Parts: sequence; C-alpha cells; structure tokens
Amino acid sequence: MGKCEQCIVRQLNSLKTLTKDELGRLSTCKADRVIKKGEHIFEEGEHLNGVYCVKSGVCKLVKLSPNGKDQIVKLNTSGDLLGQRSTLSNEPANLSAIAVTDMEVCFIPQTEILKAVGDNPNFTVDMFKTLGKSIRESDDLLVNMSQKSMRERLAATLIMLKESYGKEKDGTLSLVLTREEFAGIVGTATESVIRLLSQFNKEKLIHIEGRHISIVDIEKLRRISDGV
Amino acid sequence: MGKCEQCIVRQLNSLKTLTKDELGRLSTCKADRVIKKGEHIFEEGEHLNGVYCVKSGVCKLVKLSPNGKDQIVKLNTSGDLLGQRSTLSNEPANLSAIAVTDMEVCFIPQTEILKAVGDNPNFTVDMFKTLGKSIRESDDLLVNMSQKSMRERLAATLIMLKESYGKEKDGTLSLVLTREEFAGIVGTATESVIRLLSQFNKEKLIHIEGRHISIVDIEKLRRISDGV
DNA sequence: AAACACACATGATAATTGTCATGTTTTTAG
DNA sequence: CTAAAAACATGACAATTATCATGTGTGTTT
Repeated sequence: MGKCEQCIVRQLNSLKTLTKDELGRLSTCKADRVIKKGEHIFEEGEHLNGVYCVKSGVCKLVKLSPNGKDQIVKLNTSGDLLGQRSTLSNEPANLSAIAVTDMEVCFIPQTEILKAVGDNPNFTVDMFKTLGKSIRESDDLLVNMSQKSMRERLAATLIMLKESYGKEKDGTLSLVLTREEFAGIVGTATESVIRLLSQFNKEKLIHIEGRHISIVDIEKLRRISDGV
Repeated sequence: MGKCEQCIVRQLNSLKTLTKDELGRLSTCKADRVIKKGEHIFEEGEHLNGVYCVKSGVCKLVKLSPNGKDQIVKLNTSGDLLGQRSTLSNEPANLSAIAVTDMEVCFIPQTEILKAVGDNPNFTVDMFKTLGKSIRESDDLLVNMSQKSMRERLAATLIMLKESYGKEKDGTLSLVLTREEFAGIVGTATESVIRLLSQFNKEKLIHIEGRHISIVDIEKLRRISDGV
C-alpha cells in the first residue's frame, strides 16, 4: 500500500493540484485493488461513491448491448480517473468499466473528492478542465462516428492505438485487442473488422500476426482516416 | 434590457444558485443580443470569453464539414447556457452555434462566471452537474449513433422533437426543421431522410405537410426507435 | 494430451445507405 | 409580384455494411 505523495501517476491527473496535507489524508483512506483482465471494475447503473485512479493497465468503458454488440466509448489507462462524472454529479455510472489488461487501481472515496473541491480551488479548476476535455472528445468522436466510413474509422483507431499506447520491440502495437473489441470501438460487426484488417494487410498498411498487429505505413493510414 | 433577478429563464440553469448580490452585478454587465434565424452566434475555434444564456428560440451546435455534411451535435433552447465548457476550461469552442429560429440571448462575461465559481459553492456544484449531464448525453448519443439504423435514429429524433419542443394547436411539431437539418442530426444524406420520412408518412406514423410534421402514432415510433 | 471454447477467417447473399441526375415545389429577396 | 434560390422529391444505380453459414486455427483447462 504505497503513499499518494510518492505516486508518479498522480502527476497525470487532477490529483496533482492537491497539497501535501490533502495527499496525506488520501493515502490513509484510499483502497488499492488489483484487477485481472476481463474483470468488471464497475457496471452501468451502479452508484460508485468514489473514483478509481488507474495506476497501471488499460480498461474499456463500455455500453453493453443486449445483442452482444458492446460499444466501447473510451479506453482508459495510467493516470486516468474513472467515475469522475458520476462522483461529482452524484449520479449512477452510465457505462461499465472492464479491464482489457491486468490492472492496478486505487479507489478514492467520494467524500474526499468533494472535500477537495470545497477546499482547493486549483483542484476544482482542474476538474472543470478534465470534464471539459471529456465533452470535447465525446463530441469529436460523435462526429467521426457519423461522418466517417468503417475503413476510415478503423484506420483512425489503429493510429490512436499507436499514439496512445506505443509499440513493442518487435514493432507490434503494445495494446493487444481482439477483433471483437476493434468492432466495439468502430461500431460495426466483428466480421467487417476482420475483412477490413486483412484488406489493410494486403495493402501493406499493417502487418498481422494473429492478434499482434504492426503498423507498416502510418502516413497512408493517416490519409485514409482523414478521408483523402 | 431586463434585470436578471426577474428573469424566469434563470431558474432553468446554474444561475438559479446565485445570490441577489451576484444577480445584481450580472444585470449590469450582461449584454443582450437578438439573433435572427440562420445567424451564427459563435464559430468553432473562436474564443468565447463568456457564456450565452438563451432567453428564447432554438439553436444548433454544429461541427461544420468541408463537404457540406454538417453534423448537429445538440440543440439548445430557453434556459440553456452556451459555451459553458469553453468558458470554464478556457479553451476555444469546438462547435459552431447557429440559430434555428429567431433568438434572444444574454452574454455573460467569463470573469463573472469564474468569480461565481470561486465565491459560490452551490454554483460550482451545479456546474459540475450540468457538465456531467452533458457528458452522459454525449455518450448515450454516441452509442445510439453507432448501434441504431437510420430508421431507428430518425424515429428517435421525431420523438425527441415532440418531447423537447412540443406541438402546435394543429398538432404539428413546434420546432420546424429542414430535411437537411434532420440529416445533420441523424448523420445521413438529405435524400435518405426524405425517403425515410415519406416512408413513415405512408406507414401512417407521421403526417407530412411540407416542412410541418405531425406525429400520428408515437407508440409505434417508439418501438421503431427501440429497435423492436 | 485431448477436448473444449473462443477467436479468426471467408464465402454468399441480403439489406442498408450513398451518390448522381433530374424535376418540382416552396421560400425568400428585390 | 416576380425572379432566383433553396428545399423537397424520386428514380436508378453503386457502394458499403450486415447477416448467416461454415470451417480453421489457437489457446486454455482438466
């Protein structure tokens, strides 16, 4: 059970604005949790009563669909705070959070967050910025989803994976997703993703080795994603 | 130039949490503005330096596309605050706001908003709630856009228009949109909207008289929008 | 190591949606 | 009131995407 004061991850989110005293109190009341790939962190409709600070690993925020076509709204990783919206506006979660890789997270109770909002104007301002960023990203994503073709969206997704999560020594994308997860991100059927990926492979834009994909021609992918 | 203290619209948004003193100061520094149908209130990329409180009329928040296929992200009406996100996080607007009907709006400078955030915790909390609601709505919309068919989305849009803006004495929807605007909301080509609307008309779900549409069978529309 | 589940792959076909062309009607501006 | 512009409408066709069926690989569990 590490101390928040020494946690590097904190520098990546609004918690960086907290004072030493505030961090000290946080250290005593936070709860560490290890989550295995595939496990649910929380589910749609649940009252969270706090936020999860992601120390390591990646999770997906998903709207589960009765027909199995789950839509992935967002991927979260080290430094991200999960459940900010619900905690600040005191509403149930509207999305489920599921681990895509093994994860370590810290749970911070709602009371602490609300206290920080009351006491520390810097924290409040930073929260506004984070929420604002979230809205802007959602709007942009909405426009992309409704104006771009599958091919364009899949190209954009591959680029995003490279830029957000990087690649391994062998050149393959570090974040490994199933075809079904790709389908959940771009909002299509798994078969369509499979076809489009192997088409990209044939066009020498990417190289596929099972679930491990490396990007060969990122410039061309960028042009595709921009609809040129 | 009315006074904020007596403005009913204020009760509909975060300004309802302001004290008498704060409202008094607002009255002296706000700027009234009349906007004609089709006029731009602000544009993507612009620095707003404040929020617009909508007194009357309706506007659309749009992402303009070079090919003319503009995506309508949101409709705003009486009581809504435009530019909240940009003002609070001090970023340029990511969407353009265009009047769909004639409007009256009040411009409130950013300094006043930030002062209220610093002085009045109730205002801050309400702002968090509003931003949170905005994120939730964006996420829901995203899922709808990527999982529903055009037919389902158009049905949902018609229901939304009825529920949010009501109908005239003759039964037609109060908010009159062009087919192009419908297309911008559901994210499709204008021709597709025209075809789907006249199909709904044939199926006796709606009644079309030029731009004036009345809903005949809302239950059936609801079932369509739910994908049943 | 065998068996089982799951992910990946591909073909055939249907359904949906987009595009282009063209004509009519309605609105708006002078 | 009339001319021009914008919005509406429809047909024909192409492109995209979904669905269903079926088979192969891959990894996981016992």
